[in-house]
Amino acid sequence: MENIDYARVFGEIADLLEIQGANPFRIRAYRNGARTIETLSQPIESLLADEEARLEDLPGIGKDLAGKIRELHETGELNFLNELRREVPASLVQIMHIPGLGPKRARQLWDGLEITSVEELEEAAKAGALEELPGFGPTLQERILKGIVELKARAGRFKLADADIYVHPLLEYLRKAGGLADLEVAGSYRRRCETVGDIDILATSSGESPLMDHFVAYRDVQEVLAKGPTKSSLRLKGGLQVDLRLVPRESYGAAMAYFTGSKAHNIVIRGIGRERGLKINEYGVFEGERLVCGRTEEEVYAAIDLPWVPPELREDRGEFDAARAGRLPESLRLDDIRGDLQMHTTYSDGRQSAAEMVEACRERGYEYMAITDHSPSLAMTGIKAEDFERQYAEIDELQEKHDDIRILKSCEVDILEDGSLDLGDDILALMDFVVIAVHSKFNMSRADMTRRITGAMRHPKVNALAHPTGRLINRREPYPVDVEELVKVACDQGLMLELNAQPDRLDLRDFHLQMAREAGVKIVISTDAHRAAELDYMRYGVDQARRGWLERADVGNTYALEEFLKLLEK
DNA sequence: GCCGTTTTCGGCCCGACTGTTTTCAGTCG
Repeated sequence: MENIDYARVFGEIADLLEIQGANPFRIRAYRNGARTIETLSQPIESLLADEEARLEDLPGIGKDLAGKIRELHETGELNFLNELRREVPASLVQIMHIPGLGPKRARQLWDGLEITSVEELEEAAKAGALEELPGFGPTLQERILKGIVELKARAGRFKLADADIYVHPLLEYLRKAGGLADLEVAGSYRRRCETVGDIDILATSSGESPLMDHFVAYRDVQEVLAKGPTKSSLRLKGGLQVDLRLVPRESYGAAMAYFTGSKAHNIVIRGIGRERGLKINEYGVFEGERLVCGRTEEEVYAAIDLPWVPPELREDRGEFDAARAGRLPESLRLDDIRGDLQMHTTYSDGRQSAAEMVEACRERGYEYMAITDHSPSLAMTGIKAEDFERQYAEIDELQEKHDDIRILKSCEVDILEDGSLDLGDDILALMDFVVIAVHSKFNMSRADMTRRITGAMRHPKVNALAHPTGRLINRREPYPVDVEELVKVACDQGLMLELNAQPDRLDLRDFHLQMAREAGVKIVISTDAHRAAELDYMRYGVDQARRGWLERADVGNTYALEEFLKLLEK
């Protein structure tokens, strides 16, 4: 079982307990446990195998949860969960995913109308049967019907880059409202999470502002979900929900901290405040009734003797210890990046020529780049074996013309089913930089896939492993692979692991990056651009790297050309 | 259910908005 499987079990237990009306703190304990496991930088399985390691040392995992983890590990199931499922229909959990319905109303639907599934709920709502229940009016019934339609239509959360498409024009529009002092996005968007559930925008005004009226009059509004003087919510036509809050100027920092989250980070902040007799909320830091500070985030952190924490690190994944010790990572910046090491041209499935890609990289001020067309085994897509000579001659010509950028001869070499490479040593010998990746046969066992990839990694010519888990956000799960083992082999072989910056890949994930950093494995952030404009995906890679605690020295393509080339020596 | 340099018991973040009802419970973040 993967960490995520353990986390899902605890999440389901929490949901079912919630419907039962169990002690809220007991429910939270399961959610905390799920979160700890999900974001662990190593597999639970390896902890279980380690004599030294104690599950109980993990935050939020006590004797009970540790016991349940062991039971799951040993038997593949959990008695407690099976019992719960006998008591509460598991399909009720789906009902809670409909906006407006929580555990209490789910329970009401079950008790009052024997509704246990979304389908039954839809039927009952269409028949107007929900109004029989106390607290269920016609508005709520309508909302539920709409929610069901949306639940079916909307597959998961918005990718960060997709959200960006909506956020920039909206901000531009909101700035025209007049009377505004500040306007910024908070929430998971500001933390640069790979996906966002909604957009939280924060504003302050210097006096009367027509902001809320202006907001709900936006051209792309599909539905106004709520409108008040300090908080309004709407859904945009693309389906993205946007919350806007107006706070007093003196509370801006406190509100920014509060609405940036994460929730887990905020709970710790408030806890530290409470220890010092301070109440910290979205309006400021208070001593009794007296406002101590709150104008800036720095003030809020300073009130509890911490340095300002970059939003990308606010996940309660060690940032508090690091902050106290003065060891917060120095966040990577986009302009630290000196080269892009995965991109495609018309030789394979790219849309633009090598000359155009070189020009685009020069425009971005890069010192070096690698042209990495797919290898021949990708039928219809890969570069033809006989074309290597021609492409590399073309690169030589381009190199002649430009002395301000080094063009590395390369290839994204396919890892075949048996772990061998798609190209022979004669062609590999022509390359300055060799990237390998899996593109087919995803349905192998975890052990076989890990063996396949690590086998390829051991080839002496290989420099980097691209998109190591193969996942596509919201579309495809990662293929089963032991990332910890990949990190280990990368370390042994002096290989770099790629952080693929395509917005639907972002592969490796943030906690994998932390794992690699701790092992001393260098990461290379590459856009995998298939056209020049996609070179700008680099910013999403840098965002993800920041979430993974990477500093400049951890990232291969922040090194100057000569140092970078030295990293390739084995 | 977890946690602990005030505690092994008694805490555990808390305010805004909605729909419903008539003073507030439920949901959400």
